[in-house]
Amino acid sequence: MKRKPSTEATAAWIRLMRVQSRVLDCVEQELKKAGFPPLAWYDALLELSRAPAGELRPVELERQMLIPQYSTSRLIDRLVEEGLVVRRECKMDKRGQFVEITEAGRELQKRMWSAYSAAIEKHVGSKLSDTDAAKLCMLLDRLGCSCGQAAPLAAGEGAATR
Amino acid sequence: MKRKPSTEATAAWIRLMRVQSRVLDCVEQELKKAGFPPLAWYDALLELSRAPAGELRPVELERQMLIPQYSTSRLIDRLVEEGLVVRRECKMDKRGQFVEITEAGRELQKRMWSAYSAAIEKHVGSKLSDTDAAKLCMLLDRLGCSCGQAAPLAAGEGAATR
DNA sequence: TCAAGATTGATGCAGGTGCATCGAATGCGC
DNA sequence: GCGCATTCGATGCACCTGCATCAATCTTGA
Repeated sequence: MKRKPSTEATAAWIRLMRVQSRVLDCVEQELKKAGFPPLAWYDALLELSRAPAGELRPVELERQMLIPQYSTSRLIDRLVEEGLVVRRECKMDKRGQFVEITEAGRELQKRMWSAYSAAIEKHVGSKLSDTDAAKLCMLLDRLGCSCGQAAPLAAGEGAATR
Repeated sequence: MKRKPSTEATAAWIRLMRVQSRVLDCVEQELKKAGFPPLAWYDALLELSRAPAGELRPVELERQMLIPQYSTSRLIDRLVEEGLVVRRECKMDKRGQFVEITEAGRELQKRMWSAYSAAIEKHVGSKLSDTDAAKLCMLLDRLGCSCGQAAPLAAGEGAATR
């Protein structure tokens, strides 16, 4: 008798949950031990540093990062507090604003990338051949295209996380 | 020139983070919409219902679920509050205690499983053939066996999450 | 047998997150 | 041009989490 979610599907679900939480924990711990802020900060700084003039509307950032609006708002608060970004008024739309990365922000993003990339290599790269990593990507991508479309995800350095 | 974390590894990392967070969100939302408590409650109830006498030491639960000690302690508080489990003293070790699932707890676990399994089917099963799901498992397992050994994970219904 | 150290579980505190809601500004339809 | 729905971003509140630490008990080794 065939079960509704097959044993294989259920097992895949379990692995997906457990493995990512474990790997994420490891990577975040390494960043923290190296004295860096949480990954979400990196993601935001990376998006900003890649944006045309180093600035984005909060609403753009929100879409890029797949986090809720209030979460974006408070993340920006913290980044401002640390001098990594500045809020600039938006003359086109007076409800809105621009968030612009500062030099300190760009610099932190670069410094974080060295720790971050080392952690990715340690916890992912070193465990999987490139072709297996590519296979994994394809399989995961097939799960991704539900509940909203997959984010753009330009190549190059990694933007990720919750 | 070869980069340290290869493009493939980085892409796999990004997918892993994004896809699981998206899929987890979807599944949790469906449980919530159906009026059920968070997944962590299910996991705890499942572990307890599978345990020999329907009871475990908090410290066992903690190891099964891969969550920190204080988190287990407070989760149990909430389950007790809802009458899903009871704390029983442990005569062998007076520091400790046993947590025993109640009938209400067993019943909730079963009711949650129908919603949960439907969600797994919808967000995982329906998107992947069984053989692809099995491949995904194998690839994920290769990432899992670092920073502490993989949890036992008996077959059957799913225990998972953060 | 007794002191030192390890283990079990709880908790105060600071901070993060989700939810609902708010005020301001915009745009759309008429 | 006017009003109403929508969008943008902030925030009060409740709750959850991580961290550090605590008290109680158990274990170990001299």
